Amino acid sequence: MPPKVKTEAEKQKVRTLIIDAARELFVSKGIEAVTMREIAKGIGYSATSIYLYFADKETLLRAICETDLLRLATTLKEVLAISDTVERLLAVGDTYAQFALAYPNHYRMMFMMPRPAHTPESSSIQHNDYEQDAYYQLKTVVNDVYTAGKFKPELQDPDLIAQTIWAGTHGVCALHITATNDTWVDWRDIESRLQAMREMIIRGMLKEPYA
Amino acid sequence: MPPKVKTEAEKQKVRTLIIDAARELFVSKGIEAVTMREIAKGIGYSATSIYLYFADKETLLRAICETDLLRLATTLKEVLAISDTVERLLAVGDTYAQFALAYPNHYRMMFMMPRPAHTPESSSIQHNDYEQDAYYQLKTVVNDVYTAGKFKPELQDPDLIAQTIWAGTHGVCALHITATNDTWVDWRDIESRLQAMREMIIRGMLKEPYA
DNA sequence: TAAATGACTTTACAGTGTTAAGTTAACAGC
DNA sequence: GCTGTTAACTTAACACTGTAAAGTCATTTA
Repeated sequence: MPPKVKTEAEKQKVRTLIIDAARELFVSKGIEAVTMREIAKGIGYSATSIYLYFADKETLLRAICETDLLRLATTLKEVLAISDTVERLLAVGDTYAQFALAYPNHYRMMFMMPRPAHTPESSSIQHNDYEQDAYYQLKTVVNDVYTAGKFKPELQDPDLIAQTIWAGTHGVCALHITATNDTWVDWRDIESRLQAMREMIIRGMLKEPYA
Repeated sequence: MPPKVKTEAEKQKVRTLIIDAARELFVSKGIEAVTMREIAKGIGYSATSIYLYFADKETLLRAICETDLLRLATTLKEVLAISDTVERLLAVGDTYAQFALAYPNHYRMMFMMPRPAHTPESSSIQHNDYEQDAYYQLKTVVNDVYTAGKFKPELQDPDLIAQTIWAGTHGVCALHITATNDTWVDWRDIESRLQAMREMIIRGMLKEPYA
């Protein structure tokens, strides 16, 4: 019994209802538990109704990514209030890692699965927006440290520096998520590994007083 | 028409036939193209026959991983002949990265997808075997550098050092595989990023003459 | 009051991994 | 040399999946 004509706001409400149901599912039971039928069951709709709000499953998944990418950016924004540039940079890394470990399924979906090219027009997040774009935030902080002259003189490309710091932090988190329950390797605990990476970044990139 | 009674050797031959067909498929068309029916078509068997040789798809995929993990270890073994310890360590990283970029699908399956705990008994690769265990190879090289006293004095845990180097290299490769066709980030090219990571490792971990 | 439309459901399809039930050729024992 | 038995394989079938097409109404519009 469809009570008809939904306003744009009501539609948006259903959209987020679907997104939340999907997120809940795959946070608690992993990504393979996310089926259209299961999502629909969670909100009392039929599976095919979801297609009235999202083109396909991939689009829905990407919508979740975007929502949570925004959430990450919001969390990072608080950290950006720290006055000391170097501390600010390190705090960004810590917060990022904290996010990855707290929401491993999210993190996996956002940064460990190849998705068909997050192009600007397909996304609702503003590129190069300090409020919304997490990479731009990192890049800005790196730039602050750079203009403060705290990086080693050999390092002259802030983008490359940012990408290297990201890669290092991502590497620790990503390996943790995929391989840490593997008995093959005698893993040090995750805090130690994160700290070791942070120290390598400090010693490898910053000028002496910090090393 | 089954010409009957296969020797163990013949069975092994079919096993590798299946593995090779599966690998071929997902190297050329990506992992989602690997279906039991498609594999079977490639070798002229029916899909269900594969189950006579592998318990399920997951087991088959893992068998591919193992084969190629061994291949990686074999490649690394050549590098281990380099006499200078530090050069040897760096060469291990380079070779590892080269492998990741040459076979991104393999790499993804091996190191970027969470598999149910590669336990020793489920694996045919010898743990802590210099010939077969890639992590052990890295760890050994790190240990060589460590006992040669070339790491910074603050670094006292070879396992932690190895895991950090691995994480850094993995981070660059993994981000490259998942996010590099994303226009969001103004990516530096992959060689630059790998070199930047190598330099961060050198400056962040080794004693001064190298920094 | 009749037609059109928006929101939703039911049905259906092609594809997946996997199991159960055949099928058939080669062997073992008499 | 015939007759089970068995190993190797295939076909049929099941329970899923994502998704397209068609159907069902209550509400709006004319």
